[in-house]
Amino acid sequence: MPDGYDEEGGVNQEKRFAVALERYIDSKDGDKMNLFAEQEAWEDHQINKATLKFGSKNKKQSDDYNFVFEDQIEFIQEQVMGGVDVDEEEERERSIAKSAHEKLLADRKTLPVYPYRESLLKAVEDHQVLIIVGETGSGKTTQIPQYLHEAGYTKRGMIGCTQPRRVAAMSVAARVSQEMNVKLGHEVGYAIRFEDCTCEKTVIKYLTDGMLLREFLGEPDLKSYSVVMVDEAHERTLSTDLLFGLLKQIARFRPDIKLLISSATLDAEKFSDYFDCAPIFRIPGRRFPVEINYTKVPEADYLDAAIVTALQIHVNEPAGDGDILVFLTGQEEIETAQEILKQRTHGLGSKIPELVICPIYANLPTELQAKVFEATPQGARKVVLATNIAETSLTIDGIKYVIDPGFVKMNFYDPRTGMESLKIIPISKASANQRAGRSGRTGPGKCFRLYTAYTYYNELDDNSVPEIQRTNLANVVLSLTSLGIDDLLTFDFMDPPPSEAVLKALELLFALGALNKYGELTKVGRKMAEFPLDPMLSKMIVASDKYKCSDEIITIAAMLSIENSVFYRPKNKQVHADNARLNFYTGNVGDHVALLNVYNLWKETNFSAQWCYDNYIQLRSMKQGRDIRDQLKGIVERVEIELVSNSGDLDAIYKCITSGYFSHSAKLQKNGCYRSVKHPQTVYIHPSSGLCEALPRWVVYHELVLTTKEYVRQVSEIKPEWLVEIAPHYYELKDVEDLGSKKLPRGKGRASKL
DNA sequence: GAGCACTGC
Repeated sequence: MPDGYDEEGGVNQEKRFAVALERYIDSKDGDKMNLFAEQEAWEDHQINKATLKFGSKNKKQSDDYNFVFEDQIEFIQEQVMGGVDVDEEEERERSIAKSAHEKLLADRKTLPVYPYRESLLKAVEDHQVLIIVGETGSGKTTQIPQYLHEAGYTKRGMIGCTQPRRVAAMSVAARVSQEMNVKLGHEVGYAIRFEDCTCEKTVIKYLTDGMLLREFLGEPDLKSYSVVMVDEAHERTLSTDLLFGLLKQIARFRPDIKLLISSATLDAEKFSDYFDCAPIFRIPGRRFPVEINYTKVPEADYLDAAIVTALQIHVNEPAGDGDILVFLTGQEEIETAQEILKQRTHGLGSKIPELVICPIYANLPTELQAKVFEATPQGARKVVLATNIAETSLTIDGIKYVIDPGFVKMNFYDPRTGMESLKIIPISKASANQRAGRSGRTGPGKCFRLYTAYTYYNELDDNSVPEIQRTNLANVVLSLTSLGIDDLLTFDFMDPPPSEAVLKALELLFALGALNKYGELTKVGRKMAEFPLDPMLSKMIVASDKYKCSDEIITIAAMLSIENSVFYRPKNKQVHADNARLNFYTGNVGDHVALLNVYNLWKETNFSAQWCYDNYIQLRSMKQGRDIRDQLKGIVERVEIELVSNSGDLDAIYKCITSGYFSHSAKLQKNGCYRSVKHPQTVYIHPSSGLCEALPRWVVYHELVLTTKEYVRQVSEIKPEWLVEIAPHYYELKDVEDLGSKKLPRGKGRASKL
């Protein structure tokens, strides 16, 4: 293994990156960089974009110090978001505590929630459901479960506390286990996907909301819990929204269970109304006041306005008094902003203090994300260019100024077309306040909103559209049905999803054979519900029992579930990367089998990292695929699907895929585009597909996304007669009648290997 | 010949 390299990351990571960086710099001179060094240094093309701009000499000579002042944006200070001061006496008390554990215990008493301990316990005793409004820093997440434990609630069952994110569940559990002086995983534990850190002794359990939802499926009355606390409920994830409905329902026949719903101020009344006027218990937070500024007039170009504002803050406010956080919508915007900021500050030279630019977004490699958390050098100022990741998922210390252009990129699903698309839309008031609050964590903050006060008050929605109203519901409907909820159109959702989306999901589940004509779960549906996958993928796996190729199919299902592409394609090595990728397509196979080949070849090398580098494959994605595959393998055994391999019979594999994806069939048209068979719509094969040039006559596809065109991604060729054979309830012979190849483009539409 | 908000099971 090359020096400085550590497969599992961790201790060697820093060294490893330094080594790679050196090689990268060397290669810039000699242009004889080997692939390994390249991938180490890049991991993907974003690394280059993010930090390495050697030799970029594009200084803007004309820009000088005055520039910043010429282009000023006028702000109006409108309001101050109140804060609660930190009690210095308590701080002192805490610091003189003796042992580490004593200090922890003293710490507990300084939290804003502590004075409310008795009244809170009384409220829980008197009411089955309680809405808790606890601002950030109140200590609610760590303390309330402990108070309830101390009061004896754990004698009747566990206290479960849900979190929207895995890291939160893990770190909060770790903290509480320290405070209680117990080993993590014993009395205090956590459960997240792929990792159950609990045992029979566990009485306080932190878990992701999605995990509790899974537990519901196995234990519909949650009898092992005496208390469930849904934390960060205002985030309205798909899972919390489902938990609301389910918890509200079990509260009726389980008078002994206590529910705590913890939410932010803005929508506490809404939560209370939903839970039959449950009382609202308010706990102050520990946040500093934030000054809110709006622009005088609307800004047409928010990216430019954000950059100008950042520079304005930088030169007008004393250096070293706090860093700047700018909210942008995506990677490309962040890269552009970074480039412009670099040019302009370069132009100002030594006239201004140093400005350290830190991009951060989810797809940025972890070692580069770490840069955001490094201390700002003396006399310099940091400007963090972030996506929405900085709104909730991570907290950066030292931020005093927030610049909020007021936009976010959000995914929407159109149930009518079955198409997904990412749209840039204005944020909500709740989101704007959350962003502003990011500036008041370590001291008084200032927020600059790049929109007018009028816009804030009159044009922004109070809250964002909850996820449940803008997503494909196929999996939700299957899960709820398996919990015995048969009438989803009247189910008590806090915000019901569009009925069109529910009907579309029911229609699909019926077509897949998961539901019968009475809307009841079938044997097939029951098996499908066990898989944490989209129902079309689950069906594909269930069908693999019949075609005797479950081993291959769970690999394909796992590979299709990976978040990012497994194919690594750095910008300056695209030709090499594309050539390497072709190896996985030998035999003119589709994208599904290509993914299968990638996994199997990797497995043959005993999951070698070097192999990934040699073949332009992203190691991290592959590891994720392996984890998912292992989980699917366990479920396949549990639902008694025989795990068998039949790698020689590709038709069996394609038929399995068709069993899940027959509704995603498309037929080649004269002009090289495709038309979906049942709901006529013109689509195109995505250029990243191995079949985008072969253009087979009939295909099934995994997903349909709207970007610059209506693209289908992950495509395989099928025989049209399979559609009638596999889904006779869905297709008639006339649907798949072939008009012959004469009308097709020359050389295209051949039934390649079939 | 193209585009990557953010989570989660």
